[in-house]
Amino acid sequence: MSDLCVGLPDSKLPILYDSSEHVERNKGEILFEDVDPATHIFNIQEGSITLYRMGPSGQRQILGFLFSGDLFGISPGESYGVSAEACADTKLCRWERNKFDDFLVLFPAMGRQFRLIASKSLAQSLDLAFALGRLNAEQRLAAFFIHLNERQAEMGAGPNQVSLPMSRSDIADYLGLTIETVSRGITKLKKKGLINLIISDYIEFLDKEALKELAEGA
Amino acid sequence: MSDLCVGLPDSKLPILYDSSEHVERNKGEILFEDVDPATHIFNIQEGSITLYRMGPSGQRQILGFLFSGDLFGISPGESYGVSAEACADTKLCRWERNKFDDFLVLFPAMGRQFRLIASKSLAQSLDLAFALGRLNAEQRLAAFFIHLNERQAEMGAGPNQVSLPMSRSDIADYLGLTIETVSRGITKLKKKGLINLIISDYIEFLDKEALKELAEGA
DNA sequence: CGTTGCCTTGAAACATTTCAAAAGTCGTGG
DNA sequence: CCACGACTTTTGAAATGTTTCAAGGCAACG
Repeated sequence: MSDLCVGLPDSKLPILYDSSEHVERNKGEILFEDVDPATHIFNIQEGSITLYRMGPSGQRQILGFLFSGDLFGISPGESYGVSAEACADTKLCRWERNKFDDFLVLFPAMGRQFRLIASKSLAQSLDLAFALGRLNAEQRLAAFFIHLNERQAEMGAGPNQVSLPMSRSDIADYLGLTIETVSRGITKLKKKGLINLIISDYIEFLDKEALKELAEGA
Repeated sequence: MSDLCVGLPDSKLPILYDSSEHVERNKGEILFEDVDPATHIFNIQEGSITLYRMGPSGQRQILGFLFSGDLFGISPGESYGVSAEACADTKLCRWERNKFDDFLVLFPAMGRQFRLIASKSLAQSLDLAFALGRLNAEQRLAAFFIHLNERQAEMGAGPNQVSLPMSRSDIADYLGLTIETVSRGITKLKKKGLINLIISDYIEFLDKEALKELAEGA
C-alpha cells in the first residue's frame, strides 16, 4: 500500500487495510470530477491515473500522471478541485477522508509519511509550473522524459529509456502545448542526437546528460 | 501565528511559541536558496515573501507570493527546492523541522491544520500550473488580479480593488511572461473596460464578473 | 532641473498554434 | 496474408501571440 505504511507496525496494517474500499476503472473511465465533493483519499495499486483540469473553452491541462503507489485526492476544500481519469486499466483502493484522518492521528509514523508524500506532490507541481512558465517546447519535453525516466527507473526500468504509455494528446495537455508541437519537439531532439524514437511510445536516451541540461532550462 | 493553531488548546500555545525563533529580512534580502538544506519551517508574521526558482540561463519563475500568516519551507527532500526572498520588509518566525514534526505528532489538531495548509499550497500551485499551461497573457493577468484580490479581501481590503505591491518584473516572472507583455495586457484590460489603473500599483475592478470569466479561461 | 529607475508603447523577430494533408499503425474481415 | 478503414502521429505552410530590441513617458529624488 505504497510508501504510506513505511514505519507502521505490521500489527496495524490490517486495520488500515480493512477500512479501505477497492475500486477499479478501465482505461478512459473517470474516477471523480473536479466539482465532486472530496470524500476520499485514493491509492493506486496498479495502472495509472491522470489528474487534470478543464477550462470553460475546452482547454485541458493535465496536472499529473500518477502510477502504482501514488496517493491522491488531497484537497483543502469541499471538492477535489481536479478531475481524475484512468489512463490505463487501474486498480485502486480508497479511504473515507475522516477515517483516513483518524489514522494519521492514531499512527504518527503514518502522519509523517503522509506529510512526505504530500510535499512530494507539491514539489512536483512546482516543477511543472517552472516548466510551463520558463521552458520552451523542446526543454519541456526533455524535462518530461527525464521525469518519467526517473519514475520508471524506480519501478525497475533501465536508466537510458523511457516508455510513453500516454498519447501525444496527453503529453501535449501536460506540457501546455499542442500535439503538433510535441511531435516537432521530439523530431528536433532526435535530429540533435539526444534521443532515439524506437517506436512512437518508446524512447532511448542517446545523451542523457545533454537531455538533463535541457530539462533544467539550459 | 497563522491558522496553524486553530483548535490548539491555549495552554499549549506557549510551548509552540517558545520553540520558535524570530527572523527578519529587509526588502530584497534572501531568506534561503533552493539548494540550502531544508532545516526550518517558516511562518510570516508581517510583510511578504516570494518563492522562486532560477533556471541556468537566468530565467526566474516565481512560484508564489506569500503574505502574513502563510506557512512555507515544506519540502520532501534535503534541500528547499525553491528560493525565498523578502518582497517587502518582513518579520517571520521559524521552527526546526524536527521540533515542528514533534508538535504535529503531539498535537493532532495542529497536524490536521497543517495538512489543510499544505493542501492549500498544493491547490495554489495547481492553479498556477493551469494558468501557465492554458491561459493567454490577458487571462493570466485576470487570474492573478482575482487571486490577489481574494487574498487581500481576507485581510480586510475592498471587494473591487487590488493593490500590486510587487514590480512588473515580479508579476511577469510569476505569470511566465515578460514585463512588456504584462504592461500590454494591463492596457488591454483597461481598454476593454474591465479595470481601471488608478496608479501603477493600484487597480480598480470595473467588471469583476467578466474578469473572473477571463481568469477561468473563457 | 536633470538624473535615475520603472513602466509603457512601437516595430520586427521568433516560437507556437492553427489548419491541412500525408504517413504510419492497428485491428478486422475478406 | 493482404486489403481496408479508423485512428494517431508526423510534416508543411500560414496565422497568431509573445518576445526582443529600441525608444519614449513618467514619477521620485537629489
